[in-house]
Amino acid sequence: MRGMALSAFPTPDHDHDRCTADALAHAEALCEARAQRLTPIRRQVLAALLTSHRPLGAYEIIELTGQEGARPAPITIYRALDFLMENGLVHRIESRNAFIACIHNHSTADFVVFLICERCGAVGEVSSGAIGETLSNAARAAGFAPKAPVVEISGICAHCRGA
Amino acid sequence: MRGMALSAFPTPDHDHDRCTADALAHAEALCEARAQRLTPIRRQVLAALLTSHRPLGAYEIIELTGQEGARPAPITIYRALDFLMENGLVHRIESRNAFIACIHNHSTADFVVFLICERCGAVGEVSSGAIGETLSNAARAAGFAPKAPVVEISGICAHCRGA
DNA sequence: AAGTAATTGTTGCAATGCAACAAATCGCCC
DNA sequence: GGGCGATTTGTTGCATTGCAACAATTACTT
Repeated sequence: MRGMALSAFPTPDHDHDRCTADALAHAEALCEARAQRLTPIRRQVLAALLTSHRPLGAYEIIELTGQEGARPAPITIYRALDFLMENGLVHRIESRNAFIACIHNHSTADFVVFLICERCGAVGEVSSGAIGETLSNAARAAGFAPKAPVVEISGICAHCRGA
Repeated sequence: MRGMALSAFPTPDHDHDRCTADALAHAEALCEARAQRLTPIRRQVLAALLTSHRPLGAYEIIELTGQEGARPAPITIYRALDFLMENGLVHRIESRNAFIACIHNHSTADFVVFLICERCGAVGEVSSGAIGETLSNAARAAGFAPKAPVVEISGICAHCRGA
């Protein structure tokens, strides 16, 4: 478990090939362990999302996966995304109707805050138990039984502010 | 300013006509004060949203506003919604692609948590400075300059749990 | 090898959202 | 009160997002 603040955004000069390979390896291991099938299509969709740290729309994914001639139908992509989300490998960014590969190894139930840069589109991921607690408590104080908190914050990332 | 927890959800037996009238009066006063025009269409859209405490899609609003014959075009509704959101009279529920009238009198910049009941669809609104602070701090710790935090929590409301 | 379950393909369409231009309306100033 | 710029609304048209329903295929089990 790394320090959360500094690892929120991937640095612009990080080893992205390595980052991608690690994520794919993790996905493979996790599916193996759960007896879930990481089929070629699912793998391709995950790989497409891993090409950037920006959220991609389903139709962007179609273009990235359907390189050699026949491109998959939208429903195919959505089904793969459903699978990947159920297994915590991909997150949906609600405020963008888009999807992003998860590069952290947190459990499916973990609480996550997304930091969305309005300038470069990059998305940082902060997982904080404390915030989750606070939100859950506030919800329960209102007599509400919380399930999945969605927290998305728009703004400008450190890198873009520097420029 | 009322206690936040208890006012998160409107009680099922609240005086809804009064609730609606108050919200419309507030909207009128606010637009008056800001020299903004609460035109008939904008008023109708707000009124449509005020008929329930559930978020409505744009096309549901069309059906509710276009009663006597000619129904407004989608773009008309979206424009009215833009206006109402800019003035803090309506919120967008990102995880539902839907809209809800704001029945609290907070300022536009105020931080709000939405509690979305999966069973009855009602949306409770909790405004907590403390949570906003915590989120902003977490964002800043990651070198991120936050703008508008979106927090939406799905779950089951007190009323539905009782049933 | 047969049978069952899971995955993918095909077709089609519903829902969401808005661009671009034209027409109407409002507010203001002379 | 008429003209003028600014705001609002109407019209047309379309891009994007998302998925239902059924058929075909592939994988897994026994």
